[in-house]
Amino acid sequence: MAGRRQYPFNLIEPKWQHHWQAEQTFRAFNPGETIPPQHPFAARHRGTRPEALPKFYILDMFPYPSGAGLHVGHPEGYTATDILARYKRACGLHVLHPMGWDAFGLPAEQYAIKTGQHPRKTTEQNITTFKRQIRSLGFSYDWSREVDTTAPEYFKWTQWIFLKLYNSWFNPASNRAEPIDTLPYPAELNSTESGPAAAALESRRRAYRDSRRLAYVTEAPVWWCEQLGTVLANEEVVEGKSEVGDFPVVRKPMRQWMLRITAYAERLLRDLDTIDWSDSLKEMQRNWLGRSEGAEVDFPLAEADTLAPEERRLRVFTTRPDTLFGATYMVLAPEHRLVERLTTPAQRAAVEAYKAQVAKKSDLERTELAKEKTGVFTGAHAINPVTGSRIPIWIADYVLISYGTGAIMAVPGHDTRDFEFATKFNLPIVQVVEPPEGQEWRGFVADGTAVNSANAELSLNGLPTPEAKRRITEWLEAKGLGKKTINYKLRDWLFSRQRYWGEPFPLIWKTGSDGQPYHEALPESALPLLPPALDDYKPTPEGQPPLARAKDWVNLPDGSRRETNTMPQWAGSCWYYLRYLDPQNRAAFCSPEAERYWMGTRSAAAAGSPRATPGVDLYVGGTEHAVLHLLYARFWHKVLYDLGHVSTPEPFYKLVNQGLILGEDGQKMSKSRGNVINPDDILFEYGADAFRLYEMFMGPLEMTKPWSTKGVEGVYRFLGRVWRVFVEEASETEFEQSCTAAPDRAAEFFEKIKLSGSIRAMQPSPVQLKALHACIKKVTEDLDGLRFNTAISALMVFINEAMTWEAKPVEVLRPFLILLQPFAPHLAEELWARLHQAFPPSLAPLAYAPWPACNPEWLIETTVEIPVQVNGKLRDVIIVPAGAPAAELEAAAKASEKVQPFIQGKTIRKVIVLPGKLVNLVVG
RNA sequence: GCCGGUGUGGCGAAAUGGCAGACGCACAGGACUUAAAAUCCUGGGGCCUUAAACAGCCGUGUGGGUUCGAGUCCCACCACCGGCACCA
Repeated sequence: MAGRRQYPFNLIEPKWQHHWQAEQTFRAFNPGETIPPQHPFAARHRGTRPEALPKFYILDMFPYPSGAGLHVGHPEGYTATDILARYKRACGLHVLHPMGWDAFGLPAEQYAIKTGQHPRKTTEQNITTFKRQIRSLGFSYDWSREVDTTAPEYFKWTQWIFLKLYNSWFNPASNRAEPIDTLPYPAELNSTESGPAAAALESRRRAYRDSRRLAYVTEAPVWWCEQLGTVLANEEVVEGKSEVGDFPVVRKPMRQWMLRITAYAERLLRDLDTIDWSDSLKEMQRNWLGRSEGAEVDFPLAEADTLAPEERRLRVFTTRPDTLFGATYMVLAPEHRLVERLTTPAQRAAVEAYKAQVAKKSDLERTELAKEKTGVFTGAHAINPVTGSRIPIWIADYVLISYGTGAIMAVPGHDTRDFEFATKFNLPIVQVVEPPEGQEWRGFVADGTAVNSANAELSLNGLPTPEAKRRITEWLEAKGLGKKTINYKLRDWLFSRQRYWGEPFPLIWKTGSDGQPYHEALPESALPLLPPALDDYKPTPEGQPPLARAKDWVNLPDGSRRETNTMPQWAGSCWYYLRYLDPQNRAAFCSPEAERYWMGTRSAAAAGSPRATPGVDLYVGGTEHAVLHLLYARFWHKVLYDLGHVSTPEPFYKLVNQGLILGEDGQKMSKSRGNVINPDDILFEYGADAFRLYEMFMGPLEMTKPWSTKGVEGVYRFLGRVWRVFVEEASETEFEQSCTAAPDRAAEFFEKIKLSGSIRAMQPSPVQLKALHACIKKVTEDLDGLRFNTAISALMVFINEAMTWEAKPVEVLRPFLILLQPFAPHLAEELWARLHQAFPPSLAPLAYAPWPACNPEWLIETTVEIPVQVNGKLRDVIIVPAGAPAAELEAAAKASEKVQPFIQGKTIRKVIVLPGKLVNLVVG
């Protein structure tokens, strides 16, 4: 343990946290607001309208307030953003730096099921703990903008945005969302009818509309966990078991709400090129979107007498249309709708047995365990459209119903999976691609040259793969047999959960004149739609969602019924960054003025600031949200953009992932390993400034790195040295007493601690100015590049030197405190205040003190050390006047005693001289 | 299997193609102290010489290459971490 305290952080930190809170130091001001003249912001920007200032929006991924409290991983990102927020304020930018709670979620609900305690209660307790912990770290959040996704004033707008999705369709012609009223009906739905026919038409029109909405209903399989009595999201199912409790889960079809994110696949992919995210993160999103270019090809069915003429074909998607001549069989997913009708009587039993077997398999068994291919022949055949051959149609579970058309043409010669399958079932394998010299053609899947690919009308032979693809696609299109197609792996977003602790859908169900149920949106005036009070949070015995228990809530007087599903946890986090802009607004999710100022580009242009960018200027968070949250939020933002509610097509223009913090043993922190570090313990022992500083000093922000409590002591000692540079050695006794005395007396001794007598209002020496300006330069550059660890080392270098000065000029120490402030704000404020007391006149409050500029004049050296190399090996370091010309350097290098033995008797073939840098003598 | 990232002292790490190891931890020696803690000062990659030092040689995962000069750029490989995984 640390033994005696290095400095009285236990008195300093609460003092300044209270001060910032009372003064609202870090409030940001919306357009049209008046900045109170006594607010510290006014000291820097007196008389300026907030909207005239260049903005900087810096955002953290808000936490889920779990019962376990804050984890050391949270403050890593939060400290990084806080440092930048404080730095940007010092640079004169108007900073928006908010925090909130993503508080809907399963743990609170599970706890409610077990104890009967309302999730609201658990959530409030957890938020209180999280807020206390986050506040104790001294972050400069504007707490007046705090949001909580479970507050009705918040989720009112989550429901409102859902209604926007519900009331929109995606117009492929304009490639954007438009209000559902603009959806044209097809000709057959446009006729005017009367009487009973009108009612029938109306319900067909409704069905048509409903099938085009961005939010739509469909029957989809979900994970059902009998033991937990609830449905789980994919992320909550690990290897066929529930993540909570490790109970088995089964697939069960249920009526589900979906969001049409697939309509945005192309824009989600394309716009990645416009944003500044790490390559790995963008790549993860690209993989998730999974774009592939290829062709859809129709294969005529050989025996199809029972089918309508337009159905006598089988459509497949392929990325390798150039291999069409090599398609020797076809495979349907077992769930494909044509399986039933294609199967011959002789094969029916086998097909039914196979389908039953597949239905029992979990997804896991269908993928990982399925090393061995399985499948059965349907008895049916298709015709290869280019060769005219009759080829068999099989079903096999290696073909997925959810991708492409759920059917493939199999080219066993040049596809690994088809090759395995054909080998096992003795299907013909033919070569249609020639690999580059000497390689085996069987199973060759890369690009090569087309062979054996010709019929009476078309020959691909001799064409390289890309060219062959183009040629055959054109031919298929001309013949009406196929067309160029782009496919995405991305699936529509399953948006409903059978839960209690989530946003209820603002929808009701009615029964149509045809007896069919249909859904209708609630009016905006009905928002927020609150969930009902319940005393049991389990689903109903019939497997209905918990909300169905509240009969009075579900059944409305007019006979209609409420939707009983709730939204997933992701809903609230899809737009929270917009609510921060105007969190108290009761009339809108955010005023257009606030949105334009904080997210748009106009204010930046008006202020002429080259630094201001559109959208969130910097978003910091963990990689665990690489695809889900970050994809969903981009999708919602684009819909809001299309509908005119936000000004930019992307929400987060720059994003940085903080790296994982491992335990001291280099393993992932986990309760079971017993290597979890509790931030509260570190704060108690070393204080918030040391904790913040250590998390930034560990290594580069984005890197995974192990925790070291010894390392905390190191930066803690540094802060102690800073303290001792500023305070009188003779204050030792007071300090000692302030540590040991009862709390009420401690402050008394604390106040008696005197500023060091070595601090003077004096002219700084060139050496002192050089130390300061080198520090300014390094810290500034490193903050701009998010290199916090090396910035801190520069601060250490400065203090190590300043400690040795007998007399310390105030003019040098004050700028140092401005540099220190973002990293260790409490200590910096305390020393700034003490300095201010001893050396008036008054200056701006530290939080808004202008960032010091580096004056390069003070960094100029009179002499420089120049390394001298012979054949690239270091032989000497010579000291020469700065700015010495090349000839002088060369002569000095050759004259060096240490260099002499290496060049004597040898010819100097070449001399490389970089003035001010280096001399390299090349000898032969 | 595919994609992305990372390999540097005992440890965390630092180095616009130009003095490898800044800064910090741990360690060792010294000062202060009755003593300890705290603090301050000094030392330090390896090998080989040496009383000690100087000098010398080797050294950034491995093997090649480009260059006057490579931790840094190029090619091939190895290990670890993360993501995706029958996506036709």
